[in-house]
Amino acid sequence: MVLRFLVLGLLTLRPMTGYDLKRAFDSSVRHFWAADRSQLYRTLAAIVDAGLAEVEVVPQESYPDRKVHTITDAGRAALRDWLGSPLEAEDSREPFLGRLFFADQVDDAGVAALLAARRAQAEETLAALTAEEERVAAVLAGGGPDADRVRGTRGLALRLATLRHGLAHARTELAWLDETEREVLA
Amino acid sequence: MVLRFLVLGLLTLRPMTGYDLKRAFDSSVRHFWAADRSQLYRTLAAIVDAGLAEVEVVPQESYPDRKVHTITDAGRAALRDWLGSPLEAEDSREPFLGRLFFADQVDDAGVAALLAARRAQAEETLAALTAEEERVAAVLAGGGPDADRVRGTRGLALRLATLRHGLAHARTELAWLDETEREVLA
DNA sequence: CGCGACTAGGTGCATGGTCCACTAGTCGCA
DNA sequence: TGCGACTAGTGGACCATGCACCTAGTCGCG
Repeated sequence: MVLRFLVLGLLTLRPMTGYDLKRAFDSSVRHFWAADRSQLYRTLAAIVDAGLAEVEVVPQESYPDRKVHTITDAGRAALRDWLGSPLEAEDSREPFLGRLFFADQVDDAGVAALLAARRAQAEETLAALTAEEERVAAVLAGGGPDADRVRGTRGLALRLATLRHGLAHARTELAWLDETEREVLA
Repeated sequence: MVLRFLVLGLLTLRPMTGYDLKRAFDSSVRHFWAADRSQLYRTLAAIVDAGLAEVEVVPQESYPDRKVHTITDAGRAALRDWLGSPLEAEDSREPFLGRLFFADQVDDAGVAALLAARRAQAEETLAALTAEEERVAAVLAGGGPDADRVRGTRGLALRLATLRHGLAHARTELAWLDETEREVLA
């Protein structure tokens, strides 16, 4: 369900092919939602079936035809409806906590390795989000040739807010790791 | 995949029926993983098929037979293997951030409602985790008739660590909401 | 006496998501 | 000359999840 609306949201920025969409997806919403190509192509097809977007086939020499998807008024209405609907309950699924919970089955070195792996993950996402934040901040300040500069200041502020969300949680994760290492690796 | 090992982990505490498992699950790992009854029964069956647990049917008068599942040595080995295997990458899926990202499609009141709904969610999880933390702390101190007191002090420390994880992130979420409301609802 | 909750164990189906491979041509690098 | 990466779109298998439904007896409340 959610993926449908994320795709609709991206189509409000500009018309896209499945291929375009994949790149736009990965460079914007990827930090809070993941999807592979086949899923995006299928979702686009479903959106067209539902009349929320229209396709125009643009032939190309020496490359496959481009199927350019443009959002319809019905699509924009569906997106706004979703934005106004009650927020779905989140059921978090964290494999890492699952491991930690049962980590008394392995020795101290095993627990230490688990926490270290988690720390590496958290540091990686912190770095990735910091880089993306700088990119977005640059667009806000200068306005380079970024395809997403179509969005207004308010849109950018919201985008920054989702990035700050990830950053705040990554930092919390690292702080929690510090505390947990002190406590369980006595 | 992960669910398989969570179930194996719970079976290390004591032998269980599907019904027992559901209650143990909900009162321990539920805050970082969700599963319904049908899933747990199916997972138990798969575990038995793989030789990681054995079933003993215990007839009862006036109630359906109990199918008591006991973990095997192979099961314990599989669990330890998983705990030692490389940590899976987490692909977070947060519908809320998806909405926020595209919230420039609705007016300020809509954005405010979205943030308020999220705040309510975060406060709810904070309250739930606080309550559970107190319960676990009581077990650690006194040791009432809790079925999970089978686990040693180290097990309880790890369990508390997963709870503190949730608490830390819930507090971060509230702080982020404060900041975000200030910034986007100017 | 009926209703709902609890104990106990499931089945079936639809949707959603992941993985892998395939077609098919272009371009650049070594 | 071959290898890999890029552009563009598809097909199929499989796994996981969620929801509804079913059997069937017990017990307590009103």
